[in-house]
Amino acid sequence: MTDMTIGKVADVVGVGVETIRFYERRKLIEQPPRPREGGYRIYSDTTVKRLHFIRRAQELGFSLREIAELLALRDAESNQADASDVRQRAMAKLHDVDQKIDQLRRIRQGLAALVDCCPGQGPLQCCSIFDALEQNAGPTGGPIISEETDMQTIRLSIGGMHCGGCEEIVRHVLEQQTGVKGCSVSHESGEARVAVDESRISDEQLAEAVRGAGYSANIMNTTE
Amino acid sequence: MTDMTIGKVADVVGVGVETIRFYERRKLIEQPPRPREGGYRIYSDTTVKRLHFIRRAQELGFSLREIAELLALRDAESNQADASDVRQRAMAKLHDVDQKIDQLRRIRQGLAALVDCCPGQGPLQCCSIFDALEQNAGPTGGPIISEETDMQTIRLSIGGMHCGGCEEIVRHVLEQQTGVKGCSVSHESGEARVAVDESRISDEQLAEAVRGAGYSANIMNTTE
DNA sequence: TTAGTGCCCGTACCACGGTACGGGGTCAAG
DNA sequence: CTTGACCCCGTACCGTGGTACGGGCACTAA
Repeated sequence: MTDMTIGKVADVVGVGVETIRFYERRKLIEQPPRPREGGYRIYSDTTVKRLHFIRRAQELGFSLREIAELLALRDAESNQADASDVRQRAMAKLHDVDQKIDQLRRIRQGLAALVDCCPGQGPLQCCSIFDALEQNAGPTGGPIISEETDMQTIRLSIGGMHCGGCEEIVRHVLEQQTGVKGCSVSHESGEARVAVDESRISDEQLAEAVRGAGYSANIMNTTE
Repeated sequence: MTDMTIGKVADVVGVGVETIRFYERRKLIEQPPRPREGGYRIYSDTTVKRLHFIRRAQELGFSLREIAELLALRDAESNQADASDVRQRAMAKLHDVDQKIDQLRRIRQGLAALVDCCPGQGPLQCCSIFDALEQNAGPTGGPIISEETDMQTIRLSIGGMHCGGCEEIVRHVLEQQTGVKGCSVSHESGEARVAVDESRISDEQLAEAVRGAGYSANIMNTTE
């Protein structure tokens, strides 16, 4: 039974005393009864095991909430809960982890590309990293994080704009279209970025509207 | 210049209005002056670019704090800051990302091993996942997260313990050793886990102490 | 001119996983 | 029998990245 006080348990498991109390508040482990007439609480080996379980599961990427569920599953032993349930959760987590790895790999590619194309010396104005990051679709070849909203950003390549006035005209034309929530136009880059609800207007319709104002327009890509 | 109010900017960039205000409070972007006698604030294209920069950098795994630093670097243009500084940060981040990927891969292995060895049906008592997680060094072959403290957990395989009394004796012996902060002993599993400051005692010394009490002892592995 | 959006601003709140503090009580070694 | 380390308990706070709310103006299309 190896009776221990909270500090010993913390040392053995490798967490702080406060962390154990925190887990108690979160109902991940139960607080041992205090001996009557005061004194220190005695922690059993079962609790130590439970703590090891929590730490290992955390290392495997389970959140405290998920761990609580796993533990509850076990505590309700001899119920209908069986091993397939646990296995399912582990597999779901495996899938999560795979997705995270994929995402990080994409991030890695983006970063590597940035590092590669940066001269690594000279004034900041020559640093291509800043330039790359200012584009709304950057070197990774698309957005890494997708939004769950209906809003999309459509990029148009526009020819024939020579000044701020042209910008103004194009902007006005775009903003008059159904489903357009906003846009930014630059005659320097020859681009427009349009925030739009794609269920209400297509990118081709947008391009057509711009052409109707006397400019050329091509769809560059879609953020979705 | 494409003047926009905050809502348009939010739509174009793909964030919420509140988020933009939040970035203003965090000094990531500056709040445009409000026209005298009230009215709406007008956001410039520069701010929109800055927001795109923030989003992209976030997608690449930079925290808001780091992004603020990058932006400050750029704002202090024509100072001694140059492209190599930015490149360094990108490379450091690349390294971070590599480490995260490695860690996730180890997590993945652990999870996969867990899933493999679980029968996937039958009562919970047969589920090997729980058993595996209760060990303090699990199926991944070592701790995934290392602590920065001096404390280590040493596992000893102990032979000759037949009852709780034996546990008691072994525990007492171990706790008397220099540098030992706590331990848990089980005669069922024939194991002891000892929390110890390794700079003050070696695992072999611990094993020797147990042998001196009349039991056999072997070092199982070390958490460091 | 009036209804309906949208902006302004301050403040409070969310999840997450802890950490810190303060005023006590308890325990064991010297 | 004192001293120092440890425990108890409640409560407050940390950093991260936002979200929500509510009262009051501003703007615009019908």
